[in-house]
Amino acid sequence: MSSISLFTTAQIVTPPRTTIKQNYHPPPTDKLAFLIDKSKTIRELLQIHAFLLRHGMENHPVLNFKLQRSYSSLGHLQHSTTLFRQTETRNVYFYTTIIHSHTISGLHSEALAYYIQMLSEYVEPNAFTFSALLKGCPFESGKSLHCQAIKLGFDLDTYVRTALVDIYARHCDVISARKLFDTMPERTLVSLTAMITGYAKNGNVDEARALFNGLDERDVVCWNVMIDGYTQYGRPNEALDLFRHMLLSKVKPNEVTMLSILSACGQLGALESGQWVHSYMQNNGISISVLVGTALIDMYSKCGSLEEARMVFDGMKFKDVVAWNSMIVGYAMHGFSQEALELFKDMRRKFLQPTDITFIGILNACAHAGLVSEGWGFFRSMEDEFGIDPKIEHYGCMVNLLGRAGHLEEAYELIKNMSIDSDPVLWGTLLGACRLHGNLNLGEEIVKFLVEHDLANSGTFVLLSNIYAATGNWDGVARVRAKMKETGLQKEPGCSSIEVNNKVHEFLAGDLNHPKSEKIYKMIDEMNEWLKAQGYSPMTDTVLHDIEDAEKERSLEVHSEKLAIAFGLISTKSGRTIKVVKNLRICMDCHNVAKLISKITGRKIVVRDRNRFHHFVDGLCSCGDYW
DNA sequence: GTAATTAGGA
Repeated sequence: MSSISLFTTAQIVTPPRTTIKQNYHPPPTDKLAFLIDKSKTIRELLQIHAFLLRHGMENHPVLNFKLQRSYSSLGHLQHSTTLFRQTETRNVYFYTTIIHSHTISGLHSEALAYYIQMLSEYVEPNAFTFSALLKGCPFESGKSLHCQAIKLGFDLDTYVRTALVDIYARHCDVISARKLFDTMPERTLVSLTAMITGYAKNGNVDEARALFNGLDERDVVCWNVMIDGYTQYGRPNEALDLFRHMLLSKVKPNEVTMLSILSACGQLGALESGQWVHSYMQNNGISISVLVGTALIDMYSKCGSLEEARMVFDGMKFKDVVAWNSMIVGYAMHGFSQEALELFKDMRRKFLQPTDITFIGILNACAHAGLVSEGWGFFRSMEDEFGIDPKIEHYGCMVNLLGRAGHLEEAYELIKNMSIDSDPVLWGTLLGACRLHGNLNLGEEIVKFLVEHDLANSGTFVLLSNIYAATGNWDGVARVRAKMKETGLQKEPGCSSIEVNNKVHEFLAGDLNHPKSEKIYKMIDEMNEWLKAQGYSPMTDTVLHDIEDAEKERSLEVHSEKLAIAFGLISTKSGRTIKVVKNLRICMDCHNVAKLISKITGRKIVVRDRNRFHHFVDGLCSCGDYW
């Protein structure tokens, strides 16, 4: 490399300082500046630095400045600050750079301290200084800096404005962000992207899309922001759709795009799309970094392919705790409890410190295998051994574990004695366990408690109604129905999806909107014939039905997962596995139906519900009917 | 003869 040879030549021809001859001329500063900018290692920088010292050039403003900048961009903030302290005349460039170096390391109070020092030394800040200060800074100091920027007249600068838009939007003040954005003297792609990000991060994905659609040029960042907006707000199908548009545009996706898209595929259980993305990366030079690897493991486990998840996991050179967590959670999700616990042991042997997510994984593993005492052991070790405070989710795992195993009172005591606030999900878990074990008394006691403390939601009533139904108390069912109608509470609609030929098809209960609806319902009829022949009678689902006419009743009776399975049967080759994703927990009836259908058709059926995976093979489910 | 703003894995 020419730059390196120039550098070494310079070093070789340089005699010791004492013997410098009068006709010796050091390399011109532009060449030295070039070398500093080209340096890729701290070693090279230190050598140049030494060279400057030997030649008495250490106070050269530009070279010194570049050195300081390169130190911090190579991750050696310490060297940067040392050099900064030794610099005699610190102008606005030096200050801006040292501030920027701290900002990008997340050291905002240090950055502010430098700003104050700068003012006390009467060095005047400029717009550059402000954009460096503002980037990602906390809301309170952001607002103060906004005031300062106005006073000093920098708030109209495009960079400063963009950073301000970003700060207000990121801290949920989209209105102010939009005002700042609308009054900008000049909009740029970056400021538009900041505004789109603001909408997307606050859940206003449609407003984000409207701005996005108005762009006449789009770079990879704004595509990524928009795609990730859909992914993060539960609209993964739209994320995939937009990704397809991106592929048609001239903009090449990068690693960030992959992270969003893999997450979307995982949410959808879209294995074919996920595999396609994986091979796309291999063919387009996007390497499997620890981030991408983790996203792949997550995607493959959520799409039901633990084998591929494990292959990615084993193929990763460097694995951090997040990567281990995703594999552990993956095993737990599929009910491979022993494998999850085994992996936890491996992780400990490598002296990796578990995190709260690790415990979500292993506590779920215990729950799926009914390992009550082991679960308690892990739960207690969180605080005692690892210093991790259990969060509501960990209590959720424990209540699920205890509840499923029939330790209802123990679970109830655990919730009542928690040091943190409970939430409806946690109580819902316990109510679900009460239904499972037909414990009406405790169920009623809990609901009473929840209503008194204004903690009840629609789920609470649905569960109570289910408990009544399970115990044959039809009056109770009717009362709850009336109560829900009166309070206007709605049940969250069940939705199932299935991927066929790279396209994800979604079904609601009783859905008639699918183009192949007619064939699907014919298939349902056929399925019912098969089931009858096997001596199966449907479990009367008594929850929340409108029984106005026979047709309507029938359509409501068809749960979304049955529609998805029927669609899978008619649109995939015989013998192929049918993979369905459901947003709620699978009900007992559908679980029974899936078992029988797997036996009758000889097909493997995989259902991912809100809680875990169910692999139905030849009339049996991997959950052992315990979920 | 120097500098700044937008995206990211469980």
